[in-house]
Amino acid sequence: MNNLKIYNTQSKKKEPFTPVNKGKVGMYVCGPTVYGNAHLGHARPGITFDIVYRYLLHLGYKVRYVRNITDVGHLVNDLDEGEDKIIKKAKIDNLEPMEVVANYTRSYHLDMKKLNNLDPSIEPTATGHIIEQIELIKDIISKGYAYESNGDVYFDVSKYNERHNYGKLSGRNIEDLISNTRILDGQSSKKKNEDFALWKKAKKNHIMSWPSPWSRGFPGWHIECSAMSLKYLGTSFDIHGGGMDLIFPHHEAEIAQSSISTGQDPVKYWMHNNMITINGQKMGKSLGNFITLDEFFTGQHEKLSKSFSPNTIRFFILQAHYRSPLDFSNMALESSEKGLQKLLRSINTLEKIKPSEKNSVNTNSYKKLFYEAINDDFNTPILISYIFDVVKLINNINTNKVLIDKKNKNELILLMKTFCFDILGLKNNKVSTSKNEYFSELIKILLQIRTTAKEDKNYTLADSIRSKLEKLNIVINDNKDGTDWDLDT
RNA sequence: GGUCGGAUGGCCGAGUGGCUAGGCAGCGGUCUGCAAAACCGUCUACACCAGUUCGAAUCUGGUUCCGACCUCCA
Repeated sequence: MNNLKIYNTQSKKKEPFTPVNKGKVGMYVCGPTVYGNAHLGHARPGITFDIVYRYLLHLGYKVRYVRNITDVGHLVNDLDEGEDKIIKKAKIDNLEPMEVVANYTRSYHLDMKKLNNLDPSIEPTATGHIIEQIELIKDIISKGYAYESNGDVYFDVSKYNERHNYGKLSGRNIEDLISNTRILDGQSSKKKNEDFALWKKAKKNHIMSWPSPWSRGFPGWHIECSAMSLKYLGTSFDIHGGGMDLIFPHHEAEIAQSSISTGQDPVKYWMHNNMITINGQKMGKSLGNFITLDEFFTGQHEKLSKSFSPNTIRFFILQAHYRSPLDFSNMALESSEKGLQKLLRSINTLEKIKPSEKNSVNTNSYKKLFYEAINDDFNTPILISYIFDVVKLINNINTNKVLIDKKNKNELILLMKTFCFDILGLKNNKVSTSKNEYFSELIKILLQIRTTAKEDKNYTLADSIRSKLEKLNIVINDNKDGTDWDLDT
């Protein structure tokens, strides 16, 4: 069953997955910088690595999933005189920096929860690991791969490259980096442009700063992930994930830092999700073309034709492979919404089907296809296409075109629920309400009244009940055996 | 400028040397008091130009266009 293959950014190939330690998986994913509300782009790694996490759990691995919260803030740009983006935001909002951090961390958690992402095992913050970061920087200095300069500390990239390969993840070579790195203005204390900061001295008015052997300041952006992954996952762990935009320089720098400190290549499988685009262009904070998740959920954005549920957003993202770009549009989202409803409805239909003595359904053949799809580098769009084959099958059973026996019916229910709910993490609309007997009984009474009205050919009353229920998102369908109802959201 | 990746039908998106991807939308039917749902049928593809091959949307070369990264970004 476990023939999982994962595409490794470093080798540019799909590789069979075998964990460093048998039966256990360590996974680190780069989380958000909490200085704004999460947008659609943030949903993608959240969901992508939630699928990885869910599937590894499904396969029976003991998984430690670490996702950091970057709450130190980092330089907005080089012209910004060392002011970091959390502080910048704090000034705008007239809040304490940690108030900004707390606020957006909470809102990020809420959005991830709504999208039905499982909580990571550990969610460490950069500010909570300043000591670990300082210790790691000290270690790198002691090994001769970093230097202090005017209170800043920089990683010596060219020295590292003498014995290691700086660029092995991103496919860059150091000569290009040296000639192409943008030349900073004269204020930088870097010796070489390709070097990157491990520690930055804070300006006087810089509120978020900590004492260190070199200056009162704050850690460089890349060091937190090295420090925290080392602490919680050890010197060599299985999966490191994040957005494609982090490959260079962030992850390249991380490999360099960790390799110097531990003497080991830190990560076995590097996984990167592609971007979500809007009109073909990357949705990003800095471009200002983003739509926040909350705006999707409420429909409060000029570019949105309506609101979209977290379940729809999740399904939309899963209908594209995580390594492909995904283009946002209202039409694409609406078609995902309709497809999802069809899918969820069919699972409810399947549960109600009366099995027959005869059977012409081969559940195992679908099971095989489902596993093949997910094992192939988490190919959720292919998996979903197979799921829709089963949806069609279910509807054919329902209209007596195909027969299913009790054994296959139960197996098919289990298969669909396992893949749709446990692995893909979709939510069944009906769960919360159909379990509510009181609510169901009320609906039944209304439908009985409507049936009587229909028998009396009082269609005005019958249609009025139907349309009023529809306004409450309760959709009813007449069929040969009576009337079904569904809660659509 | 450098590095890397794309270009698939009305839209979103898989895939791959020969076998229907799938979803949504459209059109024509069946069913229905009317709807809805469902079912059946149906239409529109692989940027362009060469080449390899029995056969290419899939491989090779070139052209055009687009994107990502090189600076904070998921």
